Amino acid sequence: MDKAVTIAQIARESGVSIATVSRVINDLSGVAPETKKRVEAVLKKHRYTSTAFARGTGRRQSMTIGIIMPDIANPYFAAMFQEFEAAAREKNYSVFLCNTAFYSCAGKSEHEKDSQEAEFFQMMLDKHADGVLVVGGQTDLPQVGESFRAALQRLASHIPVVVLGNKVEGIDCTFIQRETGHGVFLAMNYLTMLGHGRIAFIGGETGVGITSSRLSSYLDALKAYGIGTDEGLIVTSDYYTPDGYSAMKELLRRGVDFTAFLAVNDNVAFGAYRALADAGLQIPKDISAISCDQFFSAEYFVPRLTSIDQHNEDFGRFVIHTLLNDINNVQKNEALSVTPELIIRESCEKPKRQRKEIY
Amino acid sequence: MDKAVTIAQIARESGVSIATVSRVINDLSGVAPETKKRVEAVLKKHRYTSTAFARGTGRRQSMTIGIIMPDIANPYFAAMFQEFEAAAREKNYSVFLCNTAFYSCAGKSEHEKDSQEAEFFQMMLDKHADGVLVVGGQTDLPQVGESFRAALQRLASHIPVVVLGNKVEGIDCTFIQRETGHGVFLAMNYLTMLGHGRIAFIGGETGVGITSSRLSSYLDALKAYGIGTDEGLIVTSDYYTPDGYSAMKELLRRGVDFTAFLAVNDNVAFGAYRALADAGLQIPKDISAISCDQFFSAEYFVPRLTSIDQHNEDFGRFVIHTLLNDINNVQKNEALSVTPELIIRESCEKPKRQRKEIY
DNA sequence: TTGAAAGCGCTACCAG
DNA sequence: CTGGTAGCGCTTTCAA
Repeated sequence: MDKAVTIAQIARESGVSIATVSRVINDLSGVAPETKKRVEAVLKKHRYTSTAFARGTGRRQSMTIGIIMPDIANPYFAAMFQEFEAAAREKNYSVFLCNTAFYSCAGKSEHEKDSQEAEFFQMMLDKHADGVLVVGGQTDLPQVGESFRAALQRLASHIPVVVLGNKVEGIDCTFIQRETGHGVFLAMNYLTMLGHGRIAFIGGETGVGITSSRLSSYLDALKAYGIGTDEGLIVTSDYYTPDGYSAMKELLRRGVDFTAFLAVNDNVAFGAYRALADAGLQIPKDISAISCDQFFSAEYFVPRLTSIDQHNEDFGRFVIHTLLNDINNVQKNEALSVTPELIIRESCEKPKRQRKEIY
Repeated sequence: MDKAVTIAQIARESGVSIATVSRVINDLSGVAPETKKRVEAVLKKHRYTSTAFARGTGRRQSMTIGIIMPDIANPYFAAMFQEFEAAAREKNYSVFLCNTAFYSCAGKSEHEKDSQEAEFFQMMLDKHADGVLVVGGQTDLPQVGESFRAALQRLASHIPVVVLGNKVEGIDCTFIQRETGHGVFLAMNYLTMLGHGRIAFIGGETGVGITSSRLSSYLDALKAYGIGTDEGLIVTSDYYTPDGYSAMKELLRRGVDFTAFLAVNDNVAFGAYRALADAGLQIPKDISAISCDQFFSAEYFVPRLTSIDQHNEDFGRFVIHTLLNDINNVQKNEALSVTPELIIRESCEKPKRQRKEIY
């Protein structure tokens, strides 16, 4: 293995001091154009790049951020991560990804979960990240564990932290809430316009951020349209295909009357399609379907799935910029406006039995 | 922001020298149990952890590896990455993920693509990764670009590199080939047993590692079963759902006669299902379907998709261990045996017209 | 405009 | 067993 070229070698070879080389590398003023040119030539010749390591020890910046995520194999997070990474790189930051596999914590004790995530926090400190982004996980829960809270506080007292999740009182991080539930209103509006009154809601985890806001929008919409609420129409579970499958199975088992359903996302809708097929029910003839978050190929479903495009294209960049601003102590408040859009495809039609008009 | 605790502070507070503290941190021998206990107490009190940074400058190890991947949003790669990260962490290594977004390079020039990936290589050097894992991308192509080749060589001359892709002659990396195409044989065997003779192959990119091996297995199987080959039955495109859709559309447009098809993976099969539905064709009544690589919920398809489980559960660990062994100069050759398995579900049945028996 | 030198936090070697 | 100290590669004063 060749040893990397050091600044000293460059200095020697170009007949200047280390300090001068450092100046031209960092493009600082105060170097004679003559000298600069000479050094640059040597730099190029050796394809020199400074070591993040040493640069860090000196300057106290690693140009690295850490991202802590529950499940990179979940398309929802994978898509987000891509944006994060791209946005970070644009600003010359690299990204450490930590996959907490939070979803697989079902069997674990409160304490294990806490220390799991806490361990990552420590790692971020250790790796000298300039800042960290915590996505979901515990912070998506209505209540975080005490040791988690402590760990987060500790992390935040060392480096800037942005969390995508519920605000935890008394902790010095920037909290960003993503979902407003506005899109769900669009969907509910559409469904009621078609005449549906018995609308189910499936998927998502009770108490978790996104689910809560979507669920409460669903409930609010029901109220707004003067339609009664029925607990029996709600089956939460989780965000994946098998969860959609089991949720729909459960709904069917309950025997509640419904003519349409909202799935928390495409994965869940996909599972629900399957369960409906098992039961010999047809979409949209028997049941109409809408997904609250399109993130995989809804338009390839059979029938094509009507869904809400949350239009989160710039969300990743927004989040990263927020973190970077925190890191560099700038106050530039960017605004992010996301307007969800209902993409109407083939999975909805008027119910066979119209809802009694009430309003 | 609190400043991190340094080894010096610990030393001062426990009344020993820096060197001694370093010893207990690294659990080296030659410290009086008495002293050790005292230092450990102080360490614990401050929740001290050494800075990867400084540790690296001293010891020349960052305990970090870089992983360069084409597309983390692709479930195939996402699943792989998870394994990589878990396996690495088990060995106390952290992972830098670089998403080259290689798939989006279609419009870019040869040169841009090369320098793109090369840039990541440089970054890995810069970040002082102890080793790097290059997954697919250019190395999956039959021929790598010249500047890419040079960059790879340069990287490999500095740190250990493992590449998951085609062997590039004359470069000092460890190359690992994943796919043997064996699973495709299983699928072809099953299909021919059912009586299919006109079997199409869709998806994948011509010339790319996985596709080539699957395609050649497909061709070999055809030969082995004494069935003629027909170029018209092969439509490559790419690995995603829209690609499966367009490939099947193209197949249908050609008007070639076929009773079954192999899709390079589930995504592609999903798109194909859609295209078939568009054409009013039913699976499996009219056409039988098999996916060569199950990675998303094949069992939730309608009808449930028969597919090959490549059983790559331990592949990630194998790869990481290989890299780590390279890094630490150990020769321990682990063996990896993966036996693909055909999971029969509902998407295949006997063709309406039986193939003429030939053998 | 330039160079010398003092760190940065830690490891590793050499004495005691 | 323990402490002193010389690096590691780079940044950043401070003088010249």
